[in-house]
Amino acid sequence: MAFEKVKRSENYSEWYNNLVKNADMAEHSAVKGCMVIKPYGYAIWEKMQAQLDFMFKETGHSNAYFPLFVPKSLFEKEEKNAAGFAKECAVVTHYRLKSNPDKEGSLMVDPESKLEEELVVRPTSEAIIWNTYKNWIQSYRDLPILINQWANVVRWEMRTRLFLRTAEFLWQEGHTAHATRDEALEETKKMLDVYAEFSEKFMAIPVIRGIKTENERFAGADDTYTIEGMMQDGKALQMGTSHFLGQNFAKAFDVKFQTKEGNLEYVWASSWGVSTRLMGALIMVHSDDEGLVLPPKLAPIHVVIVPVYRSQEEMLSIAAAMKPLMAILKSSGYTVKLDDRDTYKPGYKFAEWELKGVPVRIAVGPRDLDSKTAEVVRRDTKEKSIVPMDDLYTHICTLLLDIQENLYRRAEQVRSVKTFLADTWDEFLDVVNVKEGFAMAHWDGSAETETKIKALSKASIRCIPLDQIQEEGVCVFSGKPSKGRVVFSKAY
RNA sequence: CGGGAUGUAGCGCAGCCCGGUAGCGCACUUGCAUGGGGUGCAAGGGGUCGUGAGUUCGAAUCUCGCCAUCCCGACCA
Repeated sequence: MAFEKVKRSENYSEWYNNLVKNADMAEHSAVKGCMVIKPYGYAIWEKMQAQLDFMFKETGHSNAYFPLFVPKSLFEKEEKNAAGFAKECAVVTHYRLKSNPDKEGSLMVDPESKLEEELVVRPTSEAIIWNTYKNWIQSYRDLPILINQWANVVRWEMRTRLFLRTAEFLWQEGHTAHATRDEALEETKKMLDVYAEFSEKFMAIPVIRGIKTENERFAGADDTYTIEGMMQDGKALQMGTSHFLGQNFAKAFDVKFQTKEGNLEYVWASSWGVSTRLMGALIMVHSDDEGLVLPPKLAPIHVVIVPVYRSQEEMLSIAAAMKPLMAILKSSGYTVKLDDRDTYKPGYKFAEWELKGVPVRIAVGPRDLDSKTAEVVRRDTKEKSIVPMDDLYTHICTLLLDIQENLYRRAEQVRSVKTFLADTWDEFLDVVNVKEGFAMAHWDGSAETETKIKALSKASIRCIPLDQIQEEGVCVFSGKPSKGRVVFSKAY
């Protein structure tokens, strides 16, 4: 293998594309706008899934599965939601092919097989789910319903990028039903916190929790909560959203329940999701010119051992010397790989495992066997150290914890260096276009101003932070009064 | 969906302007040496030049259509 190297500082998006391909995570497929997630990339996604799934279960949710297809009549019931997605829906109109009489060996859509009602390929599942919940809910005793589904969805995007935006992507969508407004709102916020905790503790990416403005909000929601992360190039990435749906879907699908007092009321709802887009965040926040850098908590392989040897006997004695370490690491829950491929040289292996982001690498050769040591290299700082064999286990355990923390600190540092207060329009443009980062600026609260700012600067309001400091100020664009700063940035 | 660019071996590219039946580097196969940061030497295998039509005695090369990818916009998780 030879890898084309692109420097992060020279062309960020080319660096990203290159990395995704070279680290063997994903590639473009024969289907326009759709990607193939390769085993190594999928292994990382599975790590994310496993942790998120655990956290959803811990907060009382169960998994279920709803159909890929949504009858158009159901889809259009919640008008705002349907209108929001209308432009990017794939639609199934026929159910059969037949051989083409005009061209041998080719197939054509059988015009006889036209569907009575078109089926929309789900861009999200609120419609089919709420149509189902209607049958499940009669009484307050049936509530709450706390369901999550792992699924694929399709949004027909014009311009795609591996993991960040593809026509089909994998995600999870939680859909909950509650008896009261407060409970639904509490659920919405709780799941936002789950996402934030996942991002910070597992992905090692600091996020800003906030509320979306009306312009940026999910079409069917009363409020959209978001976690926003900053990539190394200073752009924002929306990493997860949690929607307070009010009674919008309950009303659209006529989902009512009888209260203790015997009254009929519409139920309250939330929905929340994160997608394979998180893979993009993971790559863009931590990686460097050598390749991927993975936080230990999401790395499919924690430790790789590269033997350095001349003869097969040397190789076997190294493997034997490493056996106890591998066993004890494995029993502690770490994945260890001994790279015993005889067809590649050590230097090549070093480069390859760096490219794949394995957090810790151990190199062991004859000299180490003599001195009872090993060379340990951490991926995040590339720092090397010689460690006595007897100390390897504790050293590696400590190192993995330290790498996890260091990645978070480093990401936080990048974000803080690229976050600026902007009080005038000139300062604002400077932050957004020249310094390339987050602009904390006052905004008058109107959609018109937000739209104008976006048109002129290409920066949008990422969110109104939940921990927004109340302070008097004037809007950076209109000069009208404002009570707090919001986060502006260019975004993915 | 608009503007620009590209499509030649698994990957990266040259050849195209000036038509004459395809080449380089890496990867791959085999052998020998080598092995503590992307091994060296030697010998091999692999391509309907994105696709369809047109011009021509002859097309990777010229013309048109289509498809795909990338970059820049609009839209979006």
